[in-house]
Amino acid sequence: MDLKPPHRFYITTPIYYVNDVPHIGHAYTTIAADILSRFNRLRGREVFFLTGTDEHGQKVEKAAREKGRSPKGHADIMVENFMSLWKKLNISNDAFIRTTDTEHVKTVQGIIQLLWDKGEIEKRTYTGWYCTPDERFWTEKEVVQGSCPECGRLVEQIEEENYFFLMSKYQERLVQHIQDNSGYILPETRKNEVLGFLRSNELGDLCITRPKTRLSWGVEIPFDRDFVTYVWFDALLNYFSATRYLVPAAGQAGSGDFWWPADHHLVGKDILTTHAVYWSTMLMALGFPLPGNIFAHGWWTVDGKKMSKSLGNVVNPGDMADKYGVDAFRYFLFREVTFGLDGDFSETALMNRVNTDLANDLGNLLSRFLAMAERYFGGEIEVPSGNTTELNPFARDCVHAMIPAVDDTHYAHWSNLRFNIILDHIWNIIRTGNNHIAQKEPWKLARTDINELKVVMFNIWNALRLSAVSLYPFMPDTAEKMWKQLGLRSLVDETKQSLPATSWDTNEYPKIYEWDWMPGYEIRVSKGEQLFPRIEMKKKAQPGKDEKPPLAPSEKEGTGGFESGNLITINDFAKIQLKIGKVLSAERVQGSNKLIKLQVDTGENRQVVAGIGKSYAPEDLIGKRIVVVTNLQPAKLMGVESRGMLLAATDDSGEPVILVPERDVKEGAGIR
RNA sequence: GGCGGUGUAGCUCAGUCGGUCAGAGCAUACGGCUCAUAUCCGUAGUGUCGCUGGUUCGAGUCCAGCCACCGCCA
Repeated sequence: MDLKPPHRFYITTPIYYVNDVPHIGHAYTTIAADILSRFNRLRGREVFFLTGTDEHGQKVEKAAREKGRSPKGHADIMVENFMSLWKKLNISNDAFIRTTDTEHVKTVQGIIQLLWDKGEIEKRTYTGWYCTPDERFWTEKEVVQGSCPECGRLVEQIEEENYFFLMSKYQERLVQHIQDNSGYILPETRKNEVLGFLRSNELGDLCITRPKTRLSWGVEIPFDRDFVTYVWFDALLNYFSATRYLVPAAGQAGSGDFWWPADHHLVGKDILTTHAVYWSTMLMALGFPLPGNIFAHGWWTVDGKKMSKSLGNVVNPGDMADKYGVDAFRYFLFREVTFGLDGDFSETALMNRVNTDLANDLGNLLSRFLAMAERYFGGEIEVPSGNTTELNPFARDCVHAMIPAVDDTHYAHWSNLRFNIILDHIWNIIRTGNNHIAQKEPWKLARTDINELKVVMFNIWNALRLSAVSLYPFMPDTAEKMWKQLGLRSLVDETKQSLPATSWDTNEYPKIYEWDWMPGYEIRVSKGEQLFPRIEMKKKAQPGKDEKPPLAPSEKEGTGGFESGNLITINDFAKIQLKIGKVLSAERVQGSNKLIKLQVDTGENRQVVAGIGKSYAPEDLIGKRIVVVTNLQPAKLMGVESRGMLLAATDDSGEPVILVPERDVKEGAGIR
């Protein structure tokens, strides 16, 4: 197989399960791949950036059946969730693979046939514990007292035939490969885990099929039509099959050969083993080259808690992008946390980053520069005669600050995906720029030394320009906006034009990264929109202190989420009428295990229906004094009218806890 | 249980080969500037570097034990 030449860069995300609703984790991996892709394109490499969806398997089949759709029809609808999100997040993927693509299916079948012919696959009978209702096998260890660990029903021991990939024989070679290629698995701690596992356990063989009687929605095994591929086999092969039909110039004879192997497979740490062990040994069995790197990134918690559907704290990346801007969201994810480690997402932290880094440091530097450039020189930027790092100490500082972000001696940061360090280096330039202004005080030079002022303004201009190029992979729209405001035409095009004529092998950066790059036209800067308006973050109200009523939130502040974003005035609060009510009687609403119908005395008798039936028995409630919203619009719950709402807190496990007055108060008493 | 990792300022973390390594950012306080998005610049901190012992002229750094937390174990 002819290998991919070095000027080509191939990067993948996992293919996401098409049934999933996209969350921050999906966005994280995909944006990381986008950043690397954009960086490599800027540097003049041809890039193949692949993402896609995994569309086979039981869950898809089941969900489709429930919705009365065909599995493919269901996938066709669900895949939109991902495609539209990637568009919104400005993802520049070159292809989108779906495991239901006929070309993919054919490739998978070809590969499995090849492995079968080579004797890498074997048919075996095995017995296991099977849970019929859940339609799945459990291992001896997993079974709890003869029952399914998931649903608790009895499991039965059944015998089944399946095909096994003979993975075990590659154990030694895999250990050797990981040891010899220190960057094969990153971060290092993950590499050590895999190595530790491989050294102290005997690798088994991998069951790669399911009988069609149990699973029909999969890729049919060409040499045995009663079976389909199972779990990862079909999914992992997407990385290879895409190079057969989705790469640029696909279809030309043999073109796919020139895109294999991938430079990076980006994955979440949960699927590292699958890639590091299954995928690597599959490739060994096929005799294909292994990828350059498998990078396992961490997980995001939300406000310190694990993200879960039941907690209802799943972060929707599309919403975040809408609320704070795509670039701010992208920036936050890669500045806040070391890529590879777990991180915590919170809107407060996001807003802090926007305000301190993006608005105060970057946005304000551009803004103050543009204002001065327009005031002093009508926006014209002149190249001073001494535009060299030898003659210009500031240039030297800037270039020095830049070095870690662009210089080849520090290229390791990019190969090791140390995004937060790269961003930190870029901020060194920005800080250097702000500092330079404070040192030189251009507003004074405007009265005393116009020539020096010109030099200073050029220096700041150039620092901003270099920041923009460096920021482009992370915040493409922002970088282009900066570029235009700096009086330049197109960051991407002009970077391409600045590429040295020499080949990729010399590993040269485009000239545009250098201090003395100049466009071949006159520069006239023009102030545009603020890059990142500050988000007002109000301090939490001090209890006991009288405060002015907070201002109504402006449009920019958004609405939900952070408390300061949806503050209400005392007048808003006054609209809500709360009263103490005494429960006179209570009974369950027929046909509901959650709803309880209460007759409450709130100074007048009223019927209130509350969803607390799982935590409280009706008889527990009688006589209790509770808090009722009395001016709520009446509503019917399961046909029963409710005039008011009972207030309850939610405890850690999601159970309602009724609020009661600290000591007895007469029913009908108002609450303020 | 086995293997591995982490513990440094109020918070998040960086500290390479043992010797200006007691650091950065945020937060806090004070001072300066007025070009700028109430922004920017400067100064100031507080630290038993988890605990105990050891090696060494010298230990966040190396070793041993302990404590706490975390990860992996198909």
